[in-house]
Amino acid sequence: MTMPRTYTRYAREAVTLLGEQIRLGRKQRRWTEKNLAERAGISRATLQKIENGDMGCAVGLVFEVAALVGVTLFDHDTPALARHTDHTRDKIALLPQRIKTGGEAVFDDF
Amino acid sequence: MTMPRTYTRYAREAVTLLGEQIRLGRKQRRWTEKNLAERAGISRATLQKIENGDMGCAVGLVFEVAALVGVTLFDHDTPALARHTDHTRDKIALLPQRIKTGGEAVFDDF
DNA sequence: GCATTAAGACCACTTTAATGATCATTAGAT
DNA sequence: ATCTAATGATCATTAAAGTGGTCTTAATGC
Repeated sequence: MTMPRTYTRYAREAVTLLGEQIRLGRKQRRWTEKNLAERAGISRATLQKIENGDMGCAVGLVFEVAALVGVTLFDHDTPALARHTDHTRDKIALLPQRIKTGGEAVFDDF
Repeated sequence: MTMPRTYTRYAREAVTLLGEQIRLGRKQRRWTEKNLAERAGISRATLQKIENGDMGCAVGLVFEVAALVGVTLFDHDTPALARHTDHTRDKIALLPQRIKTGGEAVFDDF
């Protein structure tokens, strides 16, 4: 028996909500589980896990399915998304490439 | 050789952006990879995959790490999150429990 | 009411993620 | 200039996801 992973409440609730939103989106489109699973190229069993908020599902599959039913976490516009990514990278570039922890203790709540 | 999974551009870019945002959040807090990995209870190798936008990482781990560095996809407030989930379920409850596809073809782009 | 089949739940099998480790590189601090 | 350690990368092993299958239940359409 391996001690099961623990998650923060936020992480659990966020994944749960995402799953429910996917289920809602699917039903609004009148798609069956089988139907959506086929569109996404995954098995029905996996889709069920996703809709049930299983923490272990691959993030790529979850986002893929979400997008298919119109649930977008970020901007639905991909060019805008790419720009956002570039912008984030620009901000990272302004920070030191490596964090030098002087032993320990780092809080800097900017 | 097994034909690798394909993803929509949106899904790929969304996961990439999320990874970059996590990296930015970590650096803003001056946390090293090792440091954040320990806080999240995962290995450094897995954290690197997450920050690099690996599609195969467990959604639970990604959300967990994201939350730790202040990147929240949904409302950061967990009670509000729970209410949102309930609300989504309420909306689902208004729809038929099972979709009866009269053979095939369902589009209903409401 | 009756037939159909969507959806919930399992299971054995295959594939893949997650781990802990190691090694090379080099940014950043002294 | 030198030293330290953060980061990037790879690898064998272990744990777990994803799959296709089956069986059951019961909501919906007739």
